[in-house]
Amino acid sequence: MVDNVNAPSRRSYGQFCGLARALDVVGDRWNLLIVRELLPGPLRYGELKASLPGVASNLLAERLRTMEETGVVERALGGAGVLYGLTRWGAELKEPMEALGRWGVPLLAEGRGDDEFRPRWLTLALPAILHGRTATPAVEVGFDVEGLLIVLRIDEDGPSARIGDENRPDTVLVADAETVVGLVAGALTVDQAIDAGELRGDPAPLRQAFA
Amino acid sequence: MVDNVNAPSRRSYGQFCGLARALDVVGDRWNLLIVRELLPGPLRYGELKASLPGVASNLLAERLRTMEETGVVERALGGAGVLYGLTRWGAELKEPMEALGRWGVPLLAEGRGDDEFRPRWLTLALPAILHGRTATPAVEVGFDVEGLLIVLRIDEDGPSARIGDENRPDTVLVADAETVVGLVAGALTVDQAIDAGELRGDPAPLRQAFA
DNA sequence: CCGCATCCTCATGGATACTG
DNA sequence: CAGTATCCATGAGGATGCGG
Repeated sequence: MVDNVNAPSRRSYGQFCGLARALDVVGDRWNLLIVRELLPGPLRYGELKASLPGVASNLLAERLRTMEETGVVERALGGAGVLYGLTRWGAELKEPMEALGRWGVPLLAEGRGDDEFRPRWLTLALPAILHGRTATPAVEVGFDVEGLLIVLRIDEDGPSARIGDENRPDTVLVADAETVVGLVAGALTVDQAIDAGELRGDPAPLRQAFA
Repeated sequence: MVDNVNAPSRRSYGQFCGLARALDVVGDRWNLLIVRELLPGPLRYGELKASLPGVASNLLAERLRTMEETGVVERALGGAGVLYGLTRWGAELKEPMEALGRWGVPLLAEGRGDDEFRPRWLTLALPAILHGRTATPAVEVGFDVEGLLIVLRIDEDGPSARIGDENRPDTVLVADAETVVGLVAGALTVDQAIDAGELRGDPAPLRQAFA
């Protein structure tokens, strides 16, 4: 190995500007997508790699290292090995990422095509699309996409989503990614979405949320 | 020239996700900084280059071309030549960029150092820092930084900023970038900021905004 | 001049093999 | 399984050229 002093490079914009300095930290390729994977909760290296189709393992390792140095990511020793999670500051990227994802929603209209998809990504996308919506009383519906349960909740504080636990909502719609996004984005009606999928439980919450 | 068919490359993440598709469009290096320059209003190529220290001329040209193709940027024929501006959709990047800039504010705490600075950048940074703040009646103060007047306004809709026109506010603080950012971010008191700069006009609005 | 296009060099990204 | 090491393709940066 050559005396590779400054291996994890550092191509800074060199600008006294909050946006530019933020991009110095998370602007490199793959960085924000790594953060997206970690937002719902810590993952192991192998899970991260599987969730990020196309990322090279050396890049993933290097990005995790530099984001740990900059205070965005932290390692923890989970029972089975190393767990990568977000620091408190790193988790605050949720807001700008949701905003950017919302800006990109029109780009989803052209459909999935041959693109990759992981149900986990819906925990960022669904609240982003529904941003600003509130509901009282709260509504909770589940979406079973490719076998993973995503629980969407809308209450007086706005929308939020999580990966489903034992706590299953009354209503679960089993459907594919395009159907779920189409329904939430308003491109599909509730009836069209139910026709395209399989409804388990009570349709009322679904209609209440997306009438 | 080789038969360079797909010259403006297109390294897509290939993911069905609003964030990933947004990054396909504006995630390449310099793209968001170009948009930042255009947010306060259209600029010419030379002005853009001067406002973005370090950008290579071929990169700037290529980025402008691809962002025009993707519908973020549009050319207009101003009297003196070509003007680059944002489309309506491109201007909607303001919200995610402010959010990301706000996330990066802690990185400004270490000071300017040898970094470049353009007063124009404050029109994004100041509202980002003050996000959520309202004031009734509205307050308007000016900051004269390196000869450019930045007008900050806080009203019931929140903070906004523009490049100063004939419409000068009652209060103008002449100071450097670090002082202005320190004052707005709360790291400096009004008195400290006035001591560090030169106050023109009535100090009352300044105290009302940053008491 | 201004608005780019070309050229050249080197840093960075991507794919894959490899190792503790 | 969790990363490193290696090799090649590509993109960034900087200087310069050139037509309008």
